[in-house]
Amino acid sequence: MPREEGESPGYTFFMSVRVRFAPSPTGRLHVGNVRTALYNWLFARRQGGTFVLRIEDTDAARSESRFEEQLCRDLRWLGLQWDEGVEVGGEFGPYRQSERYPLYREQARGLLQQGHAYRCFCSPEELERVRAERLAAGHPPGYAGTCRDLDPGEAARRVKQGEPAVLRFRVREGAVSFDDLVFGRLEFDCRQIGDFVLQRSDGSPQYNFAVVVDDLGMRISHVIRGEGHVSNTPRQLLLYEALGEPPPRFAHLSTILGPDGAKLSKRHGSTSLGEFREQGFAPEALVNYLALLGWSPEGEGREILSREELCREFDLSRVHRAPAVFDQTKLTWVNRNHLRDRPAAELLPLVLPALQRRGWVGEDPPGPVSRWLESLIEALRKYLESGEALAQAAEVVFDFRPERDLEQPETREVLESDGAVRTIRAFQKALGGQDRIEVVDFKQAVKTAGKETGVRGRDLYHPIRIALTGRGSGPELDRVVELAESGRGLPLPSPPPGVRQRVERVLALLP
RNA sequence: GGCCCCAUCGUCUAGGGGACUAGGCCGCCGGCCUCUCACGCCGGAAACACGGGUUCGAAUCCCGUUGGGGCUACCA
Repeated sequence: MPREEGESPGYTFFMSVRVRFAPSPTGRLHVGNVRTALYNWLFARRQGGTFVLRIEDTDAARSESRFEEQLCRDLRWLGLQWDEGVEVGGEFGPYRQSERYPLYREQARGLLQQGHAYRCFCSPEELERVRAERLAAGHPPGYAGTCRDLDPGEAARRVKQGEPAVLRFRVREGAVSFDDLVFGRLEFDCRQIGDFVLQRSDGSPQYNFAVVVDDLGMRISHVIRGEGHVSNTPRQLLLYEALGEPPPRFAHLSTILGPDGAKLSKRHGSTSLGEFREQGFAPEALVNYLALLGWSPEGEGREILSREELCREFDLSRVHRAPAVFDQTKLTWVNRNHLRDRPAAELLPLVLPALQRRGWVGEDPPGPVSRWLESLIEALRKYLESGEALAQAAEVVFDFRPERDLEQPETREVLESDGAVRTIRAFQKALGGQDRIEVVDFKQAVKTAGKETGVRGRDLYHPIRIALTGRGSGPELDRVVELAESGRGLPLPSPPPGVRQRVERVLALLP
């Protein structure tokens, strides 16, 4: 959806592009926030700008440092390294709001002195009562202005005496407008706004105030954030105005929805970045899919894009305004495309955790085991939608339990068909007595069994497949043989049985 | 309640008044391949929310309706 106002107005030629991602450390990184971070990062890379990571932890009750650490780890895992901010430093720090209180206090003092702000002594209960009244009368529920015209000297005296007070911003009359880089021109009537809080009674800064002081202090040129903030923008614009500073450009991003059209939340399944990492999704795939959720490159049929292509082409003017529905099925498809041509050795870290969770592989597998696992991945490649999906497909190798599988109706049906058991016996006999069964030996044995029983094609392979895996479907039998034989002597928690062992165990259960 | 935003196949989207018989990806359905499930390849069904304008001509511009979302805090 291209628009006239691009993101490169004249002044960017002499003013450098600086963007920021400013999460609150109150939980795991959510895909909606990840996309915001990604768009900021892509915009910075495309424009040759700086990507800043700032932590908004003014809500002391909900903020935890472990969430901050996790957040940084998640961002790095995704490959969204920040140029400036927490953990890496920079010349406009500190980058944690809890460490910037002196800065907020200084600006608050200035605003108070110039009359842009005033003390308010209203109690929360009083405020709540007035709000309910105004709402009932059909008025905007904003602050009624009770303390607006208190004498400043009198107010200062009450504060000195220890009376709790907040600092409120005196909203002017008229309207505020701005050109949003994705939504276009937006205008707000100041009567809708109401005098908002700058500083709480405990002295901590309120969100809108802290953001403006920080964005100014960090020389942010473009604020790219969630749509929920468009209604905060006029408040912030008013603050820039009072502070006598030019505001940055704004770009708001629509919300990400779940399949039912409601805002994406836990009940829709996986929503945190960590969950996708644990399921064995590649960071490149997440980046690719999330970039496409609300944005599209120029040209048709371009779905699989590398990080480099995205950096080269990302463009705020093509960002969609409507909310987008998160579709894990498509993410899976994108993931498969990114994994498809990757060497098995690179895939191992993605698959290994899922294998370990199932208890099939121990911690720190030794070299021979790793090499075998690589051949496993190679053999099961077609099932590689994610590390988790591949591990599930590996059941045919690790989870051989004929006692259980032979009870399945579909398996029984095959085994009860004419000549099935006879075919398996003939196959067992044809395997011969050598220690290790190679694929050629296996092929020969199938052939011999076929000749002996007169069975061919499906009727020949199907019983043998069941004898080897306990299941009616799975990867090519050659592959299964290869894996079972090469894996049987390996130092695994419970090494997979070899071909002969499998056939024996199945036959033992058969009449 | 008030204010703001949004609206193309089930989903993500292309679309800038005539190139639209509305294109592409995912998913779905069918076929091919094949010892099986899958992978892959080929084909198919599937949308401009509705009503009014403006115009020679509207998916595209305007107004309204409906539907969805956001905000309306001493949260961020």
